Amino acid sequence: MKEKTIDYILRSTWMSVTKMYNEEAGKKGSTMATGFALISIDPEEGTPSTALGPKMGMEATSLSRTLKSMEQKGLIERKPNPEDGRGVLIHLTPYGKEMREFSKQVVLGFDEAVQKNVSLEELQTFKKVANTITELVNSKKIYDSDK
Amino acid sequence: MKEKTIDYILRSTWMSVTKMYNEEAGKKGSTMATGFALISIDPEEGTPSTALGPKMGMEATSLSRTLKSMEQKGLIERKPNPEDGRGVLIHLTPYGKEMREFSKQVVLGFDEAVQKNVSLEELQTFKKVANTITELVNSKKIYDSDK
DNA sequence: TTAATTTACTATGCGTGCATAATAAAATTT
DNA sequence: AAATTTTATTATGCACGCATAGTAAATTAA
Repeated sequence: MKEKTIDYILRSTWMSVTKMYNEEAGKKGSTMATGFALISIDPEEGTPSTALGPKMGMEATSLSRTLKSMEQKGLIERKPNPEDGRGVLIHLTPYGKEMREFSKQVVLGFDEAVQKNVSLEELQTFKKVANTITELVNSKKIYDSDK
Repeated sequence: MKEKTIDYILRSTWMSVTKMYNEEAGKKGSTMATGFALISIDPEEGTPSTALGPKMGMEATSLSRTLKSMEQKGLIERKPNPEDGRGVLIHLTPYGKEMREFSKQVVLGFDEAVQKNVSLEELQTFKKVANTITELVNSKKIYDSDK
């Protein structure tokens, strides 16, 4: 049988993880992206939303929408940032803190399961290759139909 | 600095590739998923859509929507399957065949670029780890908040 | 200080993933 | 053969990625 392409492997692997994360989050009425955001928010003090995007690899526009739904679900509160009239400070509600712990367990549980089944060397190689791919793509040293 | 989690690496890598694929496809008014579908369709004879989903790792419901938009763009035609009254046979139009070649080049170009920058051993390890992750997740031998 | 630019959002639209539900045509049971 | 179950496909809704566009506040340039 034909070798699967690299993109196919990457895509199907990530889709599997996505599905699992959404199923876990779904048990508590949450979602994967909400879980990622919860983990990135400091549970003790207000987090400027400008800090969140880069930390979790989400663009401001996607983050804004996620935060809106999180606020509607009572997970966070958005308060004005006294140091920057444009900005917002994100505060976790008690419910948000509770869900944050749950989300952390799901992510850590996944990481641990992988580490139990893959050697350290293999994992390092995996991360290195993933990094190389990201850099290749971002640096445009990759197929470009404009040549 | 803290180690990035495995899910973060997987996600950001796939998102980079996704963005690049969509940019390339966008230059010709197409999309990533459309490109994947085009590549999976036999350019010579009608392809039953039941064969497409598994081949490209897309669920029937997502595929149906993609095929609908592809038909509207004139890339394919959906004809009844004479051997199965429920099914559909997908035929590429001349324009679809042309776009299929373009899509193949993008995917192959990506694969080649990665192979030029990563050793065979590293790539094999990468695929192995990706596979392990997929199997772990699919077999539920992974964190499950229901224990 | 005023004008121009940059930055931090927010809203909205599209593509594509999943889930659910509906329909019609097999295939299987009885 | 008739009834039941399964399968193929579509429609629809939600989540969330990106892109684009708009607004208000901050920063920088003149």
